[in-house]
Formats: sequence, structure tokens, C-alpha cells
Amino acid sequence: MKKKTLLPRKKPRQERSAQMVNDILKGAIRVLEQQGGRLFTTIRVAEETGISVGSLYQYFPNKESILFQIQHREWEATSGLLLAMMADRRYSPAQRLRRTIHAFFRSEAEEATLRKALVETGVSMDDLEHFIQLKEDIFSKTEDFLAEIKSGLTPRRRRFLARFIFTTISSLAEDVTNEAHSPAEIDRWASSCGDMVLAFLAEAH
Amino acid sequence: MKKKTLLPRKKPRQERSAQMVNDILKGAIRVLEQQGGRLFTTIRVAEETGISVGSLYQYFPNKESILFQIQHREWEATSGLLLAMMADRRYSPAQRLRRTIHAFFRSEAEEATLRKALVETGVSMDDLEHFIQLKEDIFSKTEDFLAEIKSGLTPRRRRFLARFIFTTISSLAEDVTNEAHSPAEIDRWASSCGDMVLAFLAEAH
Amino acid sequence: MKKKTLLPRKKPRQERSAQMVNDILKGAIRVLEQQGGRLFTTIRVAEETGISVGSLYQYFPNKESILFQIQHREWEATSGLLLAMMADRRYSPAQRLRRTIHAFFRSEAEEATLRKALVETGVSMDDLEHFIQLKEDIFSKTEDFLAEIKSGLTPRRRRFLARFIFTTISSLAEDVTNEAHSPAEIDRWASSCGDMVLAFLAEAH
Amino acid sequence: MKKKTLLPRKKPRQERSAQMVNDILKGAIRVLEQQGGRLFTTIRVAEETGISVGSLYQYFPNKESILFQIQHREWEATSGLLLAMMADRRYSPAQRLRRTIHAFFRSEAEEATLRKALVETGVSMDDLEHFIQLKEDIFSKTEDFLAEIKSGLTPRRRRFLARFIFTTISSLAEDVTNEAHSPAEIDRWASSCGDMVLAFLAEAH
DNA sequence: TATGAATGAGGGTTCATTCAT
DNA sequence: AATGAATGAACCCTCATTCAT
Repeated sequence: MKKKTLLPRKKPRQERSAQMVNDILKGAIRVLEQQGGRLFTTIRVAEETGISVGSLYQYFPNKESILFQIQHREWEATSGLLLAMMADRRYSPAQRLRRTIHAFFRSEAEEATLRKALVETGVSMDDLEHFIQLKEDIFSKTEDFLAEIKSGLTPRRRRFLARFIFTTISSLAEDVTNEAHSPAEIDRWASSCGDMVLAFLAEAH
Repeated sequence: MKKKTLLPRKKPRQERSAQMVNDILKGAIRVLEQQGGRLFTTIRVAEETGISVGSLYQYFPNKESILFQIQHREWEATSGLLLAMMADRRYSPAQRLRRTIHAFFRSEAEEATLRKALVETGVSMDDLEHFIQLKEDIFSKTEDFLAEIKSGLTPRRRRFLARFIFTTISSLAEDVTNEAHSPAEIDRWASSCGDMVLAFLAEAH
Repeated sequence: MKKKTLLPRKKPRQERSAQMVNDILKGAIRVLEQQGGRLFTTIRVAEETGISVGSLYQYFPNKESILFQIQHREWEATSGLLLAMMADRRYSPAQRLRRTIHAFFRSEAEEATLRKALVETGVSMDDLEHFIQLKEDIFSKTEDFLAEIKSGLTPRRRRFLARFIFTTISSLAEDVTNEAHSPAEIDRWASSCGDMVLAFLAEAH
Repeated sequence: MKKKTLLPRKKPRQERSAQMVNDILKGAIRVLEQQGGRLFTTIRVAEETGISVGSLYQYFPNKESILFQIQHREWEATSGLLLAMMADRRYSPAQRLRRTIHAFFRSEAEEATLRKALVETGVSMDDLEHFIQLKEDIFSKTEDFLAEIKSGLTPRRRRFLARFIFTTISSLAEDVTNEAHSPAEIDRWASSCGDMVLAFLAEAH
């Protein structure tokens, strides 16, 4: 399979360009949210953004790169949030974990529509080196958190547990928010998720 | 968006038809597993099955209905397995839960390739009434299981916990098996999942 | 650069297919001759043939393969003619050479419009293994002819002379017929070409 | 088909303009030689030249005119060389002819890459009045040469022979150099070409 | 009943040329 | 005078679905 560049094109007049890239991304998100992933076409994105296809291709090398950027930005925002909360020393580790989980669930709830449309698109990005790397960063920070909260774990065990916990949280958050739930409901799931993870950690060894 | 029928077409000569539908589904699965969701076209399915496109359309009203049936059968098989295990009185509740989780993880691991191809297809089916119903059945059985394992829960609480536990298990199983892991690794995740759920149930109220 | 298949697609109902392939090729030639290589597009070929683009692609895997087939058939016809004439024992070697050259020039004159349009197309086929092979065949036969007409040549020298003579004839024939000349004029050039080659061979060693 | 102007645009500030036209032409040649005719786009030429597309269009009315100029200059240079050599009285006519042929072959060999890229662009220029005229000049000089080397030819015959000889040489030179040959090989072909033409002229009448 | 050729809208992408700045 | 972003027609190709045989 041929490799495609997914990075934005090299930019003319940095500033205007950044603005344009933003506009296109917003237009693309509107198309995804309002029309769904099946109707996500370059022409529709261009129309929605109010520019021509030609212009669109001046900022993105291909359709997939637009989706990549969208995914990328969501991830950066979300992971930034999570990492910050998990490192916030103002709270006890347990509190931090609970707060992080809640934040995660809410964040995923907000992105639900977009996320589903992104999937409908049929363009999978999970395997991209870039996203694998981002995930590793999170795993790594989760390991640090574990080290703090629980001693006596072998490095190998800690490594596994970090992956296990984070994967549990994220897959559950994603799954739950795929269905329509009220914010209160979401919080309820997040709370239980916190309870569960802490109960597990309490007796894990 | 226009609604599409997803049920198999009329059943002429019940028997031959059932056989044909089976053959087509098998061919379709082969296409998905070997060529991926992007190349899943009606012509390719017909070729792989050894029939003509025209014939294919005699058994399925459109492409999506084939995917629907595939998903449907996987679900039926998997949920049948789970329900059976969860009701197997030869083991203690805790043992049953662990065994069920392991079975689930293994089953999901086997279906991973197919599942990913199904997603690549860009046809999303989670929201379909039918699948929602299937899920409700499982939730319901999980409730029964909970009633057995833990008393003193209000119906509402039990209802929620059932959904919570099952969703946790299934989303984690799916997520983990999306990545390449050895069977041993899969079992390790399943074990921890069992530990976690049981730890949670032990102190849930 | 990615490789493309240039062979016609595998054919349904051999007979009808062969007819269809022929029709398309004729339509394509009409487009080339009447509209030129710049306007040679799949849509125009389909229209000219009286079919849809989709149908066209059922018989040819891509645009280039149509051009390839056209070139191929011209070559086969022309080279078949030449080889037959060069081996025709009813005439003396010198006569045979003259007759072959005349036939070649006339043939090239007929194909001139098409040949130029083919070039305008921007799709070069000279480097294709297939055509290189065809050319080698002709060179080889020319060597045989040389062996017959002139003894005392080392194999290496004969090899070179065969290539030299044939290349001279074919490049001249092509060049001359690229411009509008009357048949009489074409014959005049062919005659001189024969004179020249024979004069050269007479004193070559 | 609409006619296009192929001449360079107005000449503002004669001098700077000439410089600019030169730079663009050099950039264009670089693009042709390094990227091939298929990638020959105005934007790429502008980039390679280090100017903007807008500026490019101030010096050339359209893309084809750039190609025209390139072709034009090559021709001027080559024909200038040939005419000079053919008129060089320091050598005997036969020697002059041989030397000219060798020079021609070498020159064509050098231009081969460019020439092929030019063809790949799909823009054909052979029929342009301008190039026909240039060719006539060469034919005319070749006639003078013939008059010198061989007496007793009717003007009509001489006219034909001049065209014949020059066309033979140039088409052969072009054809041979289209394929990769070592300089030694090229010289070998040129030598034989000289032999052939002289043998022909010796007995032509 | 089975076939599979035919359709043609629609997708992603490119590029010559223009014109507001 | 120079810039280069913007345009949008046109290109090649695919595929769900139909219907004459």
C-alpha cells in the first residue's frame, strides 16, 4: 500500500495559512457532524468551508490528511488535559484518578458524534506511527502515576497495569459515550469506573 | 437518510435459499478477512462465492444487508456462548464470570480481523434497533447473574451495574484484541479484567 | 513509478468481448485521428464507441492499455508484413529489400495521423519490454537477410549492420510520413531509401 | 483548435527581460530533464526558476510558449553548428560531411533527455510555420553543399536529394540517440551514417 | 431462475490561468 | 512590477444496482 503524506502542506504566508487550515478543519468537522462520515468528500468540505476544491488541496495533500489533522488535534487536546490532571499535586492520587476519569468521560462525550463520523469514514488511523506514539506517552505517564500510588510492583507488572488501566478507562469511555446519555448519566458511569479501577488497584499486586 | 432493508430477501425454496445465504455470507467474510473492508464490493463477494452479482441480489437487497447479517451472526454466536457460560451451574459465580470473560476475550481475538474489516467498510450498525435489542438481552441475563452473586441491590442499581460490567468487559475485550497480542497475552488481559470486575463487585453496593 | 497492467481485461463471453474490444479500439482510433492525442480521454472514447465509461473499463484496465493495444496491433500488422516480404523467395534479395522498403513507407504513411496523435498523448511505449522484444525480432530477421545477401561479415558486424539498416529505414519512413506527402512522393523517398541502403551494403564490409 | 501565441511577451526593459526569459527557460529545461515531461507544470517551472507564476506569465503567454522557445533555441544552436561545419572550407566536402554528421549525432545525444521530455509533454511543434522555416534554411544550405560536391544534378533533383540526405541523417540521429548508447557507440553509428550517405551520393544522379 | 454486461453518478486530484493585493 | 492564493473544469477510475437475455 502506498504511503501518503498526512501533514498539512507547506504554508504560504504562515499566518493566513494557519487561519485557512483552521477554517478547513472546522468545515470538515461540520461536514462530519452534520452529514456523517459517508458523505465526507473533498468537495463537500470545500463547499462547507466556502472555498474551492483547488484551494483545499493547497492546504492539505489529500483527503486523509484532513481526517488525520482532526484526529490529531482531538488527541492532543484530550491527552493534554488528562496528563495535566493526572499530575496535579493539589489532590490525592485517588482523587486525581477520579477527576481524570470524569474529565475523560466528559471529553469523550463531547467528541462522540465526531468520533463516530470519523469511523464511518472508513479511514483508520490507529495504526499510524504517530498515534501509537501518543498512546505510548500516555501509558508512560500512567506508569508514573502508578509508581506514586502503589509501591512494590515489579517494573514489568507496573508496565502492564498502566496499560491495563488506561485501556480500560478509554475503551469504556468511548463505548459509553457512543450511545446517547445525559451528562448526569455519563458522570454516573465515570464514577463507577473510578470505583472499579481503585478497587482493582487496591488489591492488585 | 434513506432507510434500507437489511433483512435477507424472500425465501424461495426455503432450504436452498438458506444454503445460498450461508455461502454468500462465507464468501463475504473471506473477502473481508483477506482483502479488507475497503475492497468489500458486491462483485468481489459474488466472485468469491462463485455466483453472479445478479444472484447475490436475489438473496440480499443491498450490500449493507450482507454486512448486517455477518455482524448479526457473530453476535448471535458470541452472545449464545456467553449466556451459556454465565448460566453454567457447575461453577461458582466467580468462576463462571472468569470463565466467561476468558471466553469472551478469546472469541473477540478470533473475530478481530473480521471486526476491523467490518469497520473499514464505513457501514456503522451499532445504532440499529436490532443490535440494541440483542444487547438488551445480554444486559438482562447479566442482571440475573448479578442477582445471584450479590444480594441487597436495588433493581435500579442492579440494572445499572449489569450494564456497567458488561460494557466494561466487552469494550475492553474489543479494544485489546484490536491490537496484535499473543493468546497468552490475551489471557493475561482477561485475567486482570476478571480480577477487576470481581474486586469492584465485592465492594459495590 | 507504479506498474500498470496493459493487457485487456479478462473477458466475459469470449466472442462478444472480442467484438467489444475491437469496437472500443476503433472508437479510440477515431478519437485519436479526429480529435488528436490531447483530447484522448476515456469519456470521449466511450462516447465515440457508443458505450459508457463503466463499460469501457470492463474491457480495459486503464487508459494507457487502450493506447498500448492500438500500438500493439499496428506493430504486429506492420512487422508481419515486413517479415513476410523480406522472406519472399520469389524475388532477388535486392528486389525484396526494395519492395519491403516501399511497403514500409506506404504503411507508415497510412498510420501517420494515428502515430502522431499517439505521441501527442504523452504516453510513451517505446520502453515497454513488449515492444523492445518485437523490435529485436525484426532485427534478428534483418540479420538473416543480411547473411543471405552478403557473406564475409563477422557476426558482430552483421548484428550492427542489421540494426543500422533497419533503424535507418524505419526512422526515415516515420519522419517523412510525418509531413503531408502525396503517395507518389512517398514512393520517391522509398526508392531513394532503397538506393541508399543498397549502395551502402554494396561497399560495406 | 484555438491558436495560441507562442512568442515571448512584450519586452519591458529589454535587458532585464531578456535575462528573465533566459532564467525561465533554464528553469524549464531543468524541470524537463529532472522531472520529465509529465511533471512539467507552470508552477514547477516558476519554483525552479525562483520566481512566481504570475511573473512567469508576464514573460510567456502560456505554457506551450515556453516549450516552443526551448525547442526553438535548441534548433538554432544545432543548426548554427551544422551550417558552420558544412561551410568550413578547411576540409574536403566528404570530410566536412562526415564531421558534420558526427557533430550532429553528438549534439542529438546530448539533447536526448530533453527531447524525450519535450515529447512527453504532449505538445507537438513540428507543424509550426516557424520550425518549417528553420528546416527550409537547412535544406537550402544542404543544397549548396550538394552543388559543390556533385555536379550534373538538375535543380529539382538536387532539391530532393538535399531534403533526402538531411532528413535521413537527422531522423537517424534522433532515433539512435533516443536509446541509451555510449559515446563510442554513437560515433560508430555516425560513421556508418557517413559511409552510407557518401556511398549513396557517389552513385546518385 | 440465473446471469453478468451495462450504467453513470460520484469520488479524489491536478493544473493552466487569473487578478486582488 | 511582482506575487501566489484562488478557481473550477476536466481527468481517470470505481462500484452499487439493474435488467435484457
